[in-house]
Amino acid sequence: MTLYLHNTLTQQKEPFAPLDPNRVTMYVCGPTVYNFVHIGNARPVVVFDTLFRLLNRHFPNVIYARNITDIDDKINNAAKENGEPIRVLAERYADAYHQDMGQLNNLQPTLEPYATDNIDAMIEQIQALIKNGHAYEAEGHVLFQVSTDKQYGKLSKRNMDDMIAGARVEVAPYKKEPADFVLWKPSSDDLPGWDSPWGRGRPGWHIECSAMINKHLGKTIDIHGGGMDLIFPHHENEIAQGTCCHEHGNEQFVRYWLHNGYLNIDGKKMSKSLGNFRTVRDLLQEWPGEVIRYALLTAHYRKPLDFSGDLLSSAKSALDRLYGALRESAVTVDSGVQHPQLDELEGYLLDDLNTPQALSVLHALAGEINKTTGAEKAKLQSILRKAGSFIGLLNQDAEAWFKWAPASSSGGLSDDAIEQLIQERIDAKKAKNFVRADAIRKELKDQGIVLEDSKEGTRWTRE
RNA sequence: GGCGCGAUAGCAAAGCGGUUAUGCCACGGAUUGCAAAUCCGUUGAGGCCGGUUCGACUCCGGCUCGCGCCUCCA
Repeated sequence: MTLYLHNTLTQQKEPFAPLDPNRVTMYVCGPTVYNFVHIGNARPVVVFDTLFRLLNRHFPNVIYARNITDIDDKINNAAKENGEPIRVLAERYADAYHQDMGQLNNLQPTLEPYATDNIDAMIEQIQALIKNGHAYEAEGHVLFQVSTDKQYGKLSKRNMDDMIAGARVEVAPYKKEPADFVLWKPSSDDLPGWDSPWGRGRPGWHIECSAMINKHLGKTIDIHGGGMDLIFPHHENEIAQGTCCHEHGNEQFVRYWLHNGYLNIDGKKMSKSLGNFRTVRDLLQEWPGEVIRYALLTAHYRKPLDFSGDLLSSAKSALDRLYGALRESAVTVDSGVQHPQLDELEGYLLDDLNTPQALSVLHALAGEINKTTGAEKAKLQSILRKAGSFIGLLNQDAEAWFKWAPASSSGGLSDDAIEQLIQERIDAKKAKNFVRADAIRKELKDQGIVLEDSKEGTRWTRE
């Protein structure tokens, strides 16, 4: 089976084959750690985590790198406001990021380079760009001269003239040409800075990714991912830096460019600048992380996804159905099990990560599980567990899932109190005191606890 | 102005030139002391106008509406 991926460069689905069949390289733009990430930031993480899982199933050695941007003017500003060192602030939000992404069942990438650990690589790349005639120094800045790169614009499909005509930014006086962008900028004494051939300063935004890719993954990588809003200018500039820094300037920098669509609120892009965002951290107070992940996977990754409370609540209901089929099943994934529907599911994922269709296979399996019993049921349950693991879902105990309580409802009934009432109800039922039994059912229902009687006894779930 | 994306049932969201997507919700039935869960079933679709075709939600053209990038942004 062949993996097909939509490549932004060609705007087509292409069969994927790594440059080196024994080593797949993937780089995804990570967060700038100056704040809690919002749910829109989580989309690419979940999308590329799903791709990482898929690649791991098909290739022996997948190197997945996702950076942490821990030097940036937004960080500087936030640290100044808080009156704390940037490193402290950056570390705090990097930790929070790891926690939040872990809650969404994202695997840790193979490598997680920090910008501040790679300043030397950036300086080296900038020096190479100057040497090759693609960059120049001006007033303590180093700028990339866009006109020297004949392929500039090939990713975002725009040409220089249009860009200059539509430019809405004031052109800095030290720029030779309006489209030139900063590789290095000077730092005043109160700002973080590093010694460089051009004086004490700090890197521009785009250089870290191309420098770290070169250093940690190589001259040419297979896959580079990120949100669509990074296509221009960030990724376009990365291509310019990552190719022009080499002698011939014609090596391919990235072979497959992948971009996920936006997460919208009321039809409009969620973004920090618009202020219409919800942080993952806040959402995790109200919903299990798995619900958030499921919600993000309900739409194809290149399509816009409108985010809402309804989306989460139907994701929750859908997961209830899946976990309902997994009651009394082992949590472990048996990697040896095989089933035609696993192949079907894999086929959908191999087709440019069609997660909505992949989810439909999980539901088909759940339906079959609910119709069978005994060994056949147990087998299908292990198939469903494995299917879930393909996309990072269904990795917890079913009873734990149904008993999950939001952190925001700390005043609710404890598990013990619930069990006690259930016992009281069982006694009442034995005594044929159905009035009392129903009163207890109602009392619990009012607190969001639903009881289910079955041959095996009574179990409960939180709504 | 340049470049790009989208429009599917109450909601969300896929595939597909002719045959049930799927999930949530709603309704009916089975089951249940009552419920819940589950199963069975039902309703309901493809922005508008043309074209191609034996046949189009699916291909082509136009229109309308919505959105995005061109500035920090996933």
